[in-house]
Amino acid sequence: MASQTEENYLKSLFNLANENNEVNISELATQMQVSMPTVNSMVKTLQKNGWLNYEKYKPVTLTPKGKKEAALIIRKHRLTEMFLVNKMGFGWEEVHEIAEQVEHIHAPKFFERMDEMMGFPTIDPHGSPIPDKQGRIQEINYLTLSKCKAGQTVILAALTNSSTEFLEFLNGRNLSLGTELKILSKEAYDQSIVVSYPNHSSETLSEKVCEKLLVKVVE
Amino acid sequence: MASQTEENYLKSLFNLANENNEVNISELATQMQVSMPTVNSMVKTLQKNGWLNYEKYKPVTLTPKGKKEAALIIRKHRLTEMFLVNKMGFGWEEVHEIAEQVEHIHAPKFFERMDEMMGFPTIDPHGSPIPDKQGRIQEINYLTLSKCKAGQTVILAALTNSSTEFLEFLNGRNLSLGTELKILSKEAYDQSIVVSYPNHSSETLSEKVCEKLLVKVVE
DNA sequence: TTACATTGTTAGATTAGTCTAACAAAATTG
DNA sequence: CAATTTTGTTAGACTAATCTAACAATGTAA
Ligand SMILES: [Mn+2]
Ligand SMILES: [Mn+2]
Ligand SMILES: [Mn+2]
Ligand SMILES: [Mn+2]
Repeated sequence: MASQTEENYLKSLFNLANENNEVNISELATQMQVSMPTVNSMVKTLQKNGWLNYEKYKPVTLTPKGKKEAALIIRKHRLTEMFLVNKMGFGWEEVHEIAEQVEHIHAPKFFERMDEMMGFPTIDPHGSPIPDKQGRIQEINYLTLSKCKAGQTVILAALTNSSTEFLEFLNGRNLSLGTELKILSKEAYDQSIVVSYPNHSSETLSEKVCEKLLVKVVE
Repeated sequence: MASQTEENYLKSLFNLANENNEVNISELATQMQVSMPTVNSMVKTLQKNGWLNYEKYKPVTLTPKGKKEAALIIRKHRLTEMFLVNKMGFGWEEVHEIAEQVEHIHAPKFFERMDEMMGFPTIDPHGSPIPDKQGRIQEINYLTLSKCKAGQTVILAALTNSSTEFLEFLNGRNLSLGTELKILSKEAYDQSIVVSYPNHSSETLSEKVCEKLLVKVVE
């Protein structure tokens, strides 16, 4: 069984993996906020336990076993976040830190019960998909708002970043998942976008913000 | 901040303390399932951090700070158990192991929210008192059923032992907190007691069982 | 293509939490 | 009270997870 520390590494490895499933030691060190030698020794341990493939001076890749394990921890994380929001009345900006701890609890029934109580949700409060019990993730291809054009109508569906600060920024403008946005205009100079939505006739969103908003286009 | 390991030691120290608040190293070793040298080194650490008083060859005692910390961990444990039973549909025999992990989560709001959702309960599913936010415990003086006499009517109020096996034994006889028991007779030879209660006209309970049942006498 | 920067590895140290073996103090008991 | 048992301590070792310093490999760019 993976230790709490190993579980956090697996999660980071899963999230950092590129198209070829590769992760560099330096990226992982940055993400985990530890030194490169620490990562170096940890990847050797993870390899020894069959969670990843490692060859000197090459980027590492998760094994299928490691990928599944990571997905199941992410499942616990996202189920927890959804439970905190839907059943315990937390705001979407408050749940990540708590889930970061709860995800390490070993009690399958606890998470199954959450899942059941919520009617088997498929996304978390930030729009990210919840892996199933087999660790499979159904990836949905949303568009970033920054790629949309004036005149389009879109629905806010997910976020590429869920930092507390960003979530509080969205709260301040009553932007939540499901909000229908009409794109009034797009400024050529700085790529900022002006949108309207219920109770907000005109809000300007910077490119920085638009890149973090994932939307689906309404016909 | 106490580590998860230290928190478990503090809890054990709190629970093992005698009338003089004292705990022996050997008791603690047994309870924690580690060797005596391990306890010896850990009590030195706990002392260094101000959680307990230690002098060579003497039993240890928690400091007020240590006692409060322990009570607050026990508070999280018992709130969790009650939440699992009342809000998530778990049986009282299933919750201890989960609470043993959840009690270490550092997220005051999480436990405050549980408390609120349950209407600020004062006892856990096994009848043990839930310490308040200041770590104060209101002790209730129940009687063990083994001390009761034939003819008395009592209400099952708490347990001195909450092992899964014992809880399953009670489940098997539909004995739950609040059940009103009429003591029909007491066998002088082995101190077993025959009781009747709703849907059970005559159940014999061994002394071993009676010692673990805490009751209050009905006038 | 050599120099420089970046990335990764090795060596060695540190801390937390655990162990066993050996010994010492305290408690019990004949 | 002396012998024995129980309890507690010390010494020394080990593993997990981390660090810094030094060095080596790889990648980039003049
Ligand atoms: Mn999260
Ligand atoms: Mn985590
Ligand atoms: Mn318990
Ligand atoms: Mn615990």
